[in-house]
Amino acid sequence: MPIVDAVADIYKALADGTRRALLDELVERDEQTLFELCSRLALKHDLTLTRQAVSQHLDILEAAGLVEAERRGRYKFHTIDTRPLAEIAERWPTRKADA
Amino acid sequence: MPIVDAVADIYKALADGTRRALLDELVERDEQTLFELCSRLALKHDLTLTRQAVSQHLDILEAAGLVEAERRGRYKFHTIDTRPLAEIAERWPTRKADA
DNA sequence: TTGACAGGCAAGTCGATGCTTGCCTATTGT
DNA sequence: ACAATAGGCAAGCATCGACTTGCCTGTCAA
Repeated sequence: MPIVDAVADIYKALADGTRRALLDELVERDEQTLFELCSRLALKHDLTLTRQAVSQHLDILEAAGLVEAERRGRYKFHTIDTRPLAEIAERWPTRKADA
Repeated sequence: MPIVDAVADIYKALADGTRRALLDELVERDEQTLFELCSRLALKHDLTLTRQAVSQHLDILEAAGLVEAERRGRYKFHTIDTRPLAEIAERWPTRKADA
């Protein structure tokens, strides 16, 4: 996958509110499973999605390089990687509209 | 418009490659008109869109607070405002996946 | 071994979104 | 005044994206 597409994936990944909520949860605690993240979305964010929907979101986050997943036995643990986000801040240097 | 929705608009605005290219152009030079931006997209980014399409993108960027527009006579000048982007970097503090 | 649990795959639905087309308004210069 | 220029509005289309439903695979414990 070309770099350009990978970068585009980061922005698309952040475009969805549910995925941003997932990143919020993963920043609070690493190594969470799909079921853990499902229940946390429901409890703390009032997002009642099916397990598959959350799984698809995690796939997108993983493709964008924002989440790493590791399977251990029956469980799959998800961890956030915030490094790709630095590119966003650096792309458009600070420039204020007025003054 | 609630703050939450405004923040969501920032991410949605960045999700489109054409809009990111527009921000790239505006970071290089402020106070550009719709026609200027159209030709620059075509020349430098190989994006041949109609004037209306670019105008719609600028509307979205403006709604997200990333672009300010000022009408002077026959022309409308567009200026980038990078301040909303700071929120993105601050939302998910640095946390590396390994080590 | 077998049932329960964690997760994966794939198709289908439906609303959101990017873009075009056609026409209209406003400002400027001759 | 009127033609040319810069921009705006709105409807229509076609693709994309989020979500669900139904079923399958793999792992662990009793």
